[in-house]
Amino acid sequence: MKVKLTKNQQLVLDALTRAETPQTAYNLLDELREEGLRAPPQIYRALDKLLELELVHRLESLNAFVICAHDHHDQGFSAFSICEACGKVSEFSPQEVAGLLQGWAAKNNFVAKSTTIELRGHCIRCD
Amino acid sequence: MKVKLTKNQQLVLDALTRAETPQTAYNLLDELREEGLRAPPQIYRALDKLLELELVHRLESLNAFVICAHDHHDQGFSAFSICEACGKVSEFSPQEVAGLLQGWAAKNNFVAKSTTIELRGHCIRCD
DNA sequence: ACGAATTGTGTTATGTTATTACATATGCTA
DNA sequence: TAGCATATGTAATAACATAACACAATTCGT
Repeated sequence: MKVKLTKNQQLVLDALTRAETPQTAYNLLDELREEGLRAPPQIYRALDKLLELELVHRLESLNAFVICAHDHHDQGFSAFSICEACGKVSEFSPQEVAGLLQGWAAKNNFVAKSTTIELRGHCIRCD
Repeated sequence: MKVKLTKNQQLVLDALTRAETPQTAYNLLDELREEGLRAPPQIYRALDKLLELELVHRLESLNAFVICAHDHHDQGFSAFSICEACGKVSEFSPQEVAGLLQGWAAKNNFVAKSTTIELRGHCIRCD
């Protein structure tokens, strides 16, 4: 399951690893211009691959991307809290929530391929 | 709590009521051109108001809008399943999920102002 | 009924996010 | 080493969203 990343993929992954907060594709493009990246598709293509490998996550409510925080992979399920003041994101893996949503889906004849859970609000430091 | 909608707000609400599937702002603009709407701000302003009144919901993973399905208002919490084949959306209100997420937030010193839950997948008819 | 304040409208322009299309390059594998 | 799949670079464009400004309609207090 080990995969060797290409140069652009590694550049984008590193940029997201350095970032304290979610980055948009255009943030990343600006950040990586000096590394030779010039156009949006270079960023989006790298992001697509990293998303597929689940090394990064997309935050739908921000149109932005974050590095995957930990080894939730087995659980295939992440939720995020997003502080609207400082921008910091926490990733967590609420198994019971997954179960409940799965239960709803089963009852309602829906097959979920992916689930987005994002809490917007304030962390304690920003209250 | 009864509010009289303005002409543009009513036009947008009606268009979303007629729609079987989520509509983007530009879909709505096209739909409502013959009613005299010409520019994006007219749509977005109406949508902002309707969102504030919770008569419509925004689907973050689609950048699109749906009519609010029922009286979840008291519960202040909605989740959505989105069929990627037919586009149909179901809205539901998983109270226990709300409780679990609230519990996580409390433990982690996070104050959630709003929560997005969206399941992407296939409904039974599209399997 | 009046004027002030608030809310909504119409419009142009622009900002932001994402994709299409196509030509070239790189690396794997038979 | 030829062929194929994957990745790259680039320009152009599509799709989603907001800023700014002038004016109109509505609401509210007196």
